[in-house]
Amino acid sequence: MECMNGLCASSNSIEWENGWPLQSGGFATLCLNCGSAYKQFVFCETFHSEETGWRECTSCGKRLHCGCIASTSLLELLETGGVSCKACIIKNSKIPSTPKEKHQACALSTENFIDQNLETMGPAQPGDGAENDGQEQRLPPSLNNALQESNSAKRVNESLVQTNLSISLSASSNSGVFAEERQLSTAVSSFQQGCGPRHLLPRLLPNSILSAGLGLETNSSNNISQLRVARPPVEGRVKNQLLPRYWPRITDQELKQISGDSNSTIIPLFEKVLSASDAGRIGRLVLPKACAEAYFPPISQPEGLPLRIQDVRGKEWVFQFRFWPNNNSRMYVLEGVTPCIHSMQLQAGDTVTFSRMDPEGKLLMGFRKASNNVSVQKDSHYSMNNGAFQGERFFGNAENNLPIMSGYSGLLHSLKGSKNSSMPTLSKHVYAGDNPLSESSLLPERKRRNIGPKSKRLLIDGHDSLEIRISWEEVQDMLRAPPSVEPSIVSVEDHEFEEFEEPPVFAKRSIFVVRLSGEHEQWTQCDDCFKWRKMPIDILLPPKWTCQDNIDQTRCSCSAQDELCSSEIENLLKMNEDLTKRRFQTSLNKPMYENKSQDQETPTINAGGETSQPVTSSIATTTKHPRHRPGCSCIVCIQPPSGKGKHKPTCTCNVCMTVKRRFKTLMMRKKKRQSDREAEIIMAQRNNQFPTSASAKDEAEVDHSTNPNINNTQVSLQFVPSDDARRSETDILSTRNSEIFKGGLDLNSCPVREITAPPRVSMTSLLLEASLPLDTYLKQNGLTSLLTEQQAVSSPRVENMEEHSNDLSEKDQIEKDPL
DNA sequence: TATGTGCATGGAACC
DNA sequence: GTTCCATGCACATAC
Repeated sequence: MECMNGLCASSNSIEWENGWPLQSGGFATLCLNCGSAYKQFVFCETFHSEETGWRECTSCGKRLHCGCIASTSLLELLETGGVSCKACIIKNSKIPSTPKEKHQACALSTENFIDQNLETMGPAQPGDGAENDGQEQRLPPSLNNALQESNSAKRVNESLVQTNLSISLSASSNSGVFAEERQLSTAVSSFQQGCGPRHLLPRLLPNSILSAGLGLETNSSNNISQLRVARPPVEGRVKNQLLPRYWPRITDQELKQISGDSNSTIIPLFEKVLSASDAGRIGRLVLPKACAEAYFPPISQPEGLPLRIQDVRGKEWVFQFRFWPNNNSRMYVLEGVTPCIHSMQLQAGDTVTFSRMDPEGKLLMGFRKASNNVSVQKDSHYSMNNGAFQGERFFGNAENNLPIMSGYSGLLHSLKGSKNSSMPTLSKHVYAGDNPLSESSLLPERKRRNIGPKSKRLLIDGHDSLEIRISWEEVQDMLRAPPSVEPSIVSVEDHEFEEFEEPPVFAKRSIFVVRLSGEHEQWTQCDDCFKWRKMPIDILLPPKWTCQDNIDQTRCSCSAQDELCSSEIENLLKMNEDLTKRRFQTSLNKPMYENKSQDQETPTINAGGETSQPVTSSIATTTKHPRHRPGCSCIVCIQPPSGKGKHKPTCTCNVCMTVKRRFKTLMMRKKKRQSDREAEIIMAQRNNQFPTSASAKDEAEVDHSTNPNINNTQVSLQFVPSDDARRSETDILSTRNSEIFKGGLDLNSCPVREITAPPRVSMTSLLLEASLPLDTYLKQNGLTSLLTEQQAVSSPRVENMEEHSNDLSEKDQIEKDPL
């Protein structure tokens, strides 16, 4: 069976046995973004080894994907050879709690991650860089080098550090001094941030992306000594205080160059990305408080003291190191930095690095230019992306628990890096010369901030990021749950996750349409003849599909009549394009974290084959309104999917109570109308006339009130239904009431479909229903509570009017602003 | 009027 | 809720 993953860069196939992959020249990379056995897989480029890739939970017996075993489970794996799924871990409270346990888990998971990768890597493939050194590798060269170097580094007791979304590697002897601190700090930091498990990027990503995504910087020589390492602080007092964003990222080679042939030791202290203020004319460089207090001489007076700092050219600058009182704290600044900044031709976004030369104790100042083609907005955009990822926390409880997007964050992160690093860069580092990577594309663990005032931030890269994001969304659209696999629902910290025992697969992208008749269709394009074919809605197509693959002719119809005519194709494609544009436009106006549309808008095709405006898809989703937002809790959005989770008749949730209240109003109005009608009939018999227009209008109001798709104002002012239309809507009303009376509050009815395909209800039954006294009606249908409420109403007419008004206003409000 | 100085403010990250 | 820090702003000073 061919790999279902359309993104696999190799044609290697996977052998399957009983639905489980066997290792057969398959890939040996880890799941990109997971940390649990949840549905977080991105690529099938995961472990395929029966031995190493799949485990059974020792507690519940579920088969777990090794790449998705929580890092905390790896302790268990190493110690006992068994693992527990995350649900069991939580259930059994096996999550490390103490810092020591967390550190152990993180460190062990890191080592295990490396070991497993090196051990399970398959044979080298052309183009993956392995041919350069003849070594086996299945990973992109930069990562491979890093891993190999790291592996060798481990043999010489060097360190390997992994952070949540980054792996910082160092293997040179010079870095040994930082090893322990780095490991501990990183472990602690990782767990503070929600220690992510192992993240390995897909092999199709270019090296630069990997470097960016993993927090590595390499130069073209792939020399490990030139890996840009985020070095944790060496001073004990700030070891666990200094934010990683200030950790100096300096290569060992650069350190050597600084120290030269002297016996001095260069200790990187911290670095800072210059803000607009820092690089502006004011000449004040705001220092991170922790750094200033840790590495600069203590000052007690705001005036501070002059500080001599030598730049890399040997020139000595004197800055005023001082502070301002600020909110019972201090704000440290270096004043008089303008000449130095100008001298180095630094600007916002560039990085200044502070080091100390021991034993002299001399302060050194270096800098690293951001890529010339990385604009300020890049940074801003990056920050926005970061915000997006953080905003996506609503998907889960911790970063490593994010079901889908957490891992994507890593990749998006990387893709961002791709955007930058794929361009020609003019990076220049004062220490080491050319730097092929832009600083702004890195900084994986560093908090990014917007650079420059908001008013001056440009939007030049907004489209770039959105294109990336939309493309990524398109990729997500290709992700499908594994066929014939029912997810189990796991609740973790009040968040429900769908847990699959098999990774999702990539499927060919299709267009889903809903006929006005309510029929769902899937249309896909043959990769051979490029004709659009109608497919069953539930079929999962491989990424590459042709008509000839249609073995099961009974399921996949490829007859001539199932081809979309050119006009339909045009319409569908145009609508898809419109949808994309709309997403695009929406994306421009919404924060990134709101951009991930959870709604799958589906075009509709009417009976004549003409496409119409998209309607919200009813495929495995709730009916949502146009202004739906993720997390929206309005009455429209909180209803369960059709057929799933119908509310019980005794349910007292807001939705049900609202429905009941509306029903009560409806029935009261019905009773009133009935009495009015009786009176009118009597009058008509007397006058030989039909009911008055007022009655018709009243009925119209009643009817339209049951149809949320009809604008109230329009209806009340304009809609005077014909007898046929009224009958039709009465049928609908009756049907809906019948459904409600049956005890199943189906909150997912689709008005459009109901109108287009109304169930058959005889007028006789309707009249019988209508003629029933309300109390009898309610009793028959087990709605005595409503009866009680109804009896409590002292003035039905006034109450009806008020409730009707409230109803309308409430419904208006829902339609106007469902939030 | 331009520039420098000191502090305040508010967004964002952190705890 | 607290802290950090990028930046705004009022005032002072220089030109």
